[in-house]
Amino acid sequence: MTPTIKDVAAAAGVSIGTVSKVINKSGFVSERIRERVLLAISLLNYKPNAIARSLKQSKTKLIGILVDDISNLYTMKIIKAVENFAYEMEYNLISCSHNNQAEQEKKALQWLLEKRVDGIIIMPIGSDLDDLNVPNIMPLVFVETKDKNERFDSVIHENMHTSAGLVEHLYSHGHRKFLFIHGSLRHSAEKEKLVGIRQAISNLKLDIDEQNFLDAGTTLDSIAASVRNYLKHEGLPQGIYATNHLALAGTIRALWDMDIRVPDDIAIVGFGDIDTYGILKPSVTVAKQDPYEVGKIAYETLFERIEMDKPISEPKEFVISPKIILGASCGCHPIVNHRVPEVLSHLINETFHSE
Amino acid sequence: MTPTIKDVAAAAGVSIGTVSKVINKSGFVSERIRERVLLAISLLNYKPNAIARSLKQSKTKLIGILVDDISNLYTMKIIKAVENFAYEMEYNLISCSHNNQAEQEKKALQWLLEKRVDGIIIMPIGSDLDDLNVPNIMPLVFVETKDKNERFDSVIHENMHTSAGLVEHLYSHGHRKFLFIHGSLRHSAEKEKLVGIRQAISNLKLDIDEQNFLDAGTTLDSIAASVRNYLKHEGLPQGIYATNHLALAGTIRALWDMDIRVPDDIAIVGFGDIDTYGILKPSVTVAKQDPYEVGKIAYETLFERIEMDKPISEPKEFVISPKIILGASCGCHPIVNHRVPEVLSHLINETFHSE
DNA sequence: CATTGTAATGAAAGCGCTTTTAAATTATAA
DNA sequence: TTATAATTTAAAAGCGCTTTCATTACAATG
Repeated sequence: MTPTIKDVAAAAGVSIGTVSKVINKSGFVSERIRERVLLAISLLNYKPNAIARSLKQSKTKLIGILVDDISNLYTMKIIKAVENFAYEMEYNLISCSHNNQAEQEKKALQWLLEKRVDGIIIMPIGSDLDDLNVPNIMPLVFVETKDKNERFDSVIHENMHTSAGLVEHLYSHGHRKFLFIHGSLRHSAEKEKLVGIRQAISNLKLDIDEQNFLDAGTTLDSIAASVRNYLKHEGLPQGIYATNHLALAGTIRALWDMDIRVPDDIAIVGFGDIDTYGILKPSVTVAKQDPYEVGKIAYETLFERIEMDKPISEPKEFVISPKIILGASCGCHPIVNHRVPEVLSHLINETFHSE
Repeated sequence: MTPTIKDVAAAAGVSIGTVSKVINKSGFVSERIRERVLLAISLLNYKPNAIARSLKQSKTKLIGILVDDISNLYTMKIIKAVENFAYEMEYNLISCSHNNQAEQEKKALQWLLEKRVDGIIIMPIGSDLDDLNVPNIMPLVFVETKDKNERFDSVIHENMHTSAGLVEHLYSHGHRKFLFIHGSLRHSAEKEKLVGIRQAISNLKLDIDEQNFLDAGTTLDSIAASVRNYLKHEGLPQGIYATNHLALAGTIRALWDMDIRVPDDIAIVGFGDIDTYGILKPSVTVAKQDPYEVGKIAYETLFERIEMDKPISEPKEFVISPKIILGASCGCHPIVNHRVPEVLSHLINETFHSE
């Protein structure tokens, strides 16, 4: 049905080896023959079968990207960045969401391996990948979470100090009673952020207990619902700190739903993407995570591994230090004369202006 | 390096044909042998090579989805829907953005064809696909735009009457001077919407000329910039009608930037996704486009074509009639006693409540 | 003229699998 | 025991390509 290299060879009156050489611009082919082959190709509307080529070459020009949920805005921007770079290198992306379900993650990973993708970028569900039997030779980079077993590269953010910084930011605006909304503690990132929070609590001698921590779920809706529910029963804290993009979005949504005004009624800070939260009014103070940068580094790291074509000897860990971008979500003026903790003053390097 | 079926066969002391039968649960294999083979598979951590299988079977279990931009919220939701259904059927998605560039679209499509995907879902840039030489046998469905050449299936919205309905909605709230923000007229959908607008203008005897139409671009930022620029120079109309999701988002962004209040200063309506615009305050009156539904129909149509495995004889065209969901973005009360045009009363079947 | 070198082409193997066909084994009946 | 059938396994072809290696054609050289 679809023409093969054989048909082209027959039409051009040459051997299939010669056609292959024309297509791949390899070896010696005289100009006269080359043109005849090219003509036959366009006449037959021949498209080389990448499957056959992949089988022969053991390269698929395919990158698998396995994430929590492509409809998560932050995640999607990472994918978009990877896609941009992959396009340049003529790679295509197989993208899968695991929707925070271990079973889906396992299945998707299995499919990617069977499809012999050249590399994998993974934002895992949190369980380690040991039982998934990913071979060491597979180029693979973790994103936003560390590899527990330290077998593979990862690109992550500095979480602990940044997290402490956000607490101190709230503190510096005079707030004392907080609610912390975080994600699943299976993720190394979330655990680190909590460590930072507890450190700050201890340093600042805050009166905060376990009741002020809320694991709100994995979807925007469930988070918003949890927050609404919490606020309804526990009343308003002075400040909310949402430890990740989704938690922050869910929190804002909940406040919106409940007509709670920021910063008049409550202060909020969080980790997130400035393009999303910077344009809000009032703009939200965030530890800025740039998904484009994450995608770029992830792609570059992966690409290098693919090119190297040998097992990972030394897994690399890229740590991006987020800057705290001041918004107006904590009230306009920090308490004057308040000691700004050292760590905080380092983090605040940049202020976001909405055009 | 990676174990092959041969290694498994050797380890289990059987032929590769037998191993294949075990993997595919086909033919007769005695229980004793089956267990031996299964053991060898897990011992070797063998993963069948989908490439080799694809070559043999001429099926890849891969669906290509070529869209304007995966980071477009509306588009992304379509992808998400397709992904959900594809997962059930054990298909993977190769997703590509063409970013509204003809060259990228062509290249991506070429890659998908070479990779022998089992089917393609495409939201084209608007140029017709004639010169892309997609073979008729390829299962392919257009989304949000018609196939000019009527070779392939498509799932689209009813645009003309719905569009007229939105104009009439603005009219019924007492507004007379409008700005129409639309996308590229290469898209059949956009053209149809403009036809509807002109019909309504003529029916309602509105005094509106070409200056009130704005082709604002293809990215959120460019649209927002165009709108800001227009409003700065031309002043405020009474109502803005943005003909698609992106135009609506850009418009809202621009109004936000300029501190123009809705509906106090201006009324807005548009085509869009209720999940996005329904939660805004004030909620925006939209002709509701449900990306999940679009994705579902697109996938089902495609899947049927893939299963049928024969050339398209009768291309189908699925037309979804959007309902106009009333928000508060045009002012609360339509002018009483105003004749509600027939078409409008049909469209308004549903009202959106935010929980 | 024979020899060597160079450029261009073709023949053939093989990538890892599925699937058809043939062969081997076992069970059943004569 | 032998013939026949039923069941199970092995052998081999081939999917469409790349790539190595051998071959051919031709010009240049001694």
